[in-house]
Amino acid sequence: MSSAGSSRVTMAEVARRCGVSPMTVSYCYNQPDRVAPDTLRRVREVAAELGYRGPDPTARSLRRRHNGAIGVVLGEHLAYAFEDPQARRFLAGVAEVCRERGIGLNLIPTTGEDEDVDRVRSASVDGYIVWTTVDSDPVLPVVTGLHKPVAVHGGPAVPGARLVGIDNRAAARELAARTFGGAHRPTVLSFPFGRDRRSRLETGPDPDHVAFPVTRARLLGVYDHCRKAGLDTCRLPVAVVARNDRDDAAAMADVLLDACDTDAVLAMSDQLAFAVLDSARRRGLHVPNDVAVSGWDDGPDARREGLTTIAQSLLDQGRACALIALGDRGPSGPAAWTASVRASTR
Amino acid sequence: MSSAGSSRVTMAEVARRCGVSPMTVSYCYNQPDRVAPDTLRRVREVAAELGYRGPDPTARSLRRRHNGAIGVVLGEHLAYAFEDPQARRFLAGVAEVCRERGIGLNLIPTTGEDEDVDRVRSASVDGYIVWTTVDSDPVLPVVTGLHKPVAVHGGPAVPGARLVGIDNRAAARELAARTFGGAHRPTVLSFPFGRDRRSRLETGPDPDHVAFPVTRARLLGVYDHCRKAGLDTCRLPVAVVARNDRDDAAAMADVLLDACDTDAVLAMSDQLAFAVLDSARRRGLHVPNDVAVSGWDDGPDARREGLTTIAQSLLDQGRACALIALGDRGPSGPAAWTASVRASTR
DNA sequence: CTGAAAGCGCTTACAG
DNA sequence: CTGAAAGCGCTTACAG
Repeated sequence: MSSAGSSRVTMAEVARRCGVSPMTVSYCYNQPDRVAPDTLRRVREVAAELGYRGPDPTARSLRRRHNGAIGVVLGEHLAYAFEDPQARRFLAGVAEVCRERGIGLNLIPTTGEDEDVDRVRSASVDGYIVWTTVDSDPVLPVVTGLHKPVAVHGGPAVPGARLVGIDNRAAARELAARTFGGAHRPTVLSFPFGRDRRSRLETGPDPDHVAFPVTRARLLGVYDHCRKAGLDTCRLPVAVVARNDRDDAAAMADVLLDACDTDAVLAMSDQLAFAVLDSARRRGLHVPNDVAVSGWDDGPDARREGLTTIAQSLLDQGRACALIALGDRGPSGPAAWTASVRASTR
Repeated sequence: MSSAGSSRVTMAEVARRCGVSPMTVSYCYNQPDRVAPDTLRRVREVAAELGYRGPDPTARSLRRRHNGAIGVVLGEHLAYAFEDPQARRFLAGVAEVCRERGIGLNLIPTTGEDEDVDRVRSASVDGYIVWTTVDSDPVLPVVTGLHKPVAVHGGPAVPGARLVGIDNRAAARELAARTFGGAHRPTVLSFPFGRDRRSRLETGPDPDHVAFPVTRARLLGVYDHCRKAGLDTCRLPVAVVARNDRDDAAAMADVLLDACDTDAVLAMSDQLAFAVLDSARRRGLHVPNDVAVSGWDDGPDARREGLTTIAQSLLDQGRACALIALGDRGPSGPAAWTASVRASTR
């Protein structure tokens, strides 16, 4: 029965009304066993009467010196994080651990501007997870300088943070071998190179110009294969999309199929691969005979569409990051991956 | 240049080393204009030297009496929230507002157990958003008793919280009219009725037994139409899925098409409608001639598949909830919806 | 432009 | 089983 008025009742107030000391009230909430049953009952009664809802979480955090929450730093467009299947799966893994341990999950959007640093610093969290970002992200040195555990997913690898992710270069090497075998005009449909996110067509781009380490590693893996297979990487068409979205990528998929007349596309995600499949379908092209297509991540739709793709568990990687941010050691070594080979490649 | 050792430097420490008072240091961070340029410079130097990273966010929150964060209470399986297209879109809207206002977004998973209440109470947030839940959710009275602004999405409507959402009953009424017109054996593919999430087939279930108000309202809307059209609601087959997932719903879609021999399915989401389309395709059934199908939410895939569906902006509803949780008035009246009529219905 | 004082609401060894 | 004391790290009127 909470009395209406009292908009902010403190523990001290409850104590006074009960005729006990504040710490006895505190014990009622934190170690009820230590309190005499009668006292406990009285305190609870008075608390209910006064509308006291229990200890203030912020005061408690300050006193205890921990917040019971971890922060997830997400790049540029938080809305995309919810749309992107990989990011979702990853966050689901983080969320699982949070639920198991009863701790909070604080999403920290960043925009690439100066306020990012303040936003990140002013989050009341015990540890951080940084979602894959560019090498020079100013948030990185800030977050690693906070004396709190930090996990970075994907990359970059920085001192003071644990890196979680697969060996993208090795996986790309294998996927290129599966995708480009028997092809004459192989191409790549790539994630953005940097934060500018300009959609465009490049030819044999210099990996050093790629600011996202995950994207760079995948490109390097493709180049590794090309060199081994005697393909000239300088002539390799690489279409860059503005974001990882099936519909948005349609235009660049069309460019690869039309202007480049490609017969094998390695796409850096399942979504991008689907854009190519859509485009091929519109043109009446047969997959894989006219054009081989491969993707990345092996989401549920990949199986449905018979897509060759790199399988990895973003869920597990999310879990690993959460454990690290919580101060655990987490798993050692890179995450696992396999190639799921299906009918979309020769 | 941060010195390595010092694992926790306080403002008081910086002040001492600078030979100024703590509040001068505080002003350097909060109102730098009020501080003499020389003092400001010195304080910054010493702070950098000592590895002081600025005011502790928790202490600042306690002192300022606000946290700069809102909490989003999500039901049962947080992982599902990231997989569910509606929830994602909604969260994206919430996130947009958070980014614009520079405030944190705290995800609070609940499990339906007793600890939920503590978890919700102990989040350091200034306001709450509750994602659609059951009438009797124990979190509801707790969250509305905290003297902080609360927005509930979908339902239930409770005193002390603002409700955001569309008129589900009216929308369902119209959708039923579009879907069931010309059909002889109409059926419904429904969200779970309660937290038990048992998948099953019911016949003319009593809406009062549906614990989720959103689901109940949609069922009531369907019944409204049936009565007007002279259909016997007591015989209406309603297949209930365990969760809103295309693949998971396959079994119940099959049941409707096989055991019920239905020629019109109103599904409560696009995902469930796709499960019916998948099932119809496997059987070589023509849509809409053999079976009319409709969904709900009008996501990007709905247009691609030519699905008749209820269009609403979960993004805008997410934004509205965020504004309310931040203490704004938010929009008044129910949210907007329209019927997107396409080729999947007659 | 800077400081002394009070206090945000709570918890934790430590006595008794 | 309960209390006096100290303090978590900071900010805010208020003087000067």
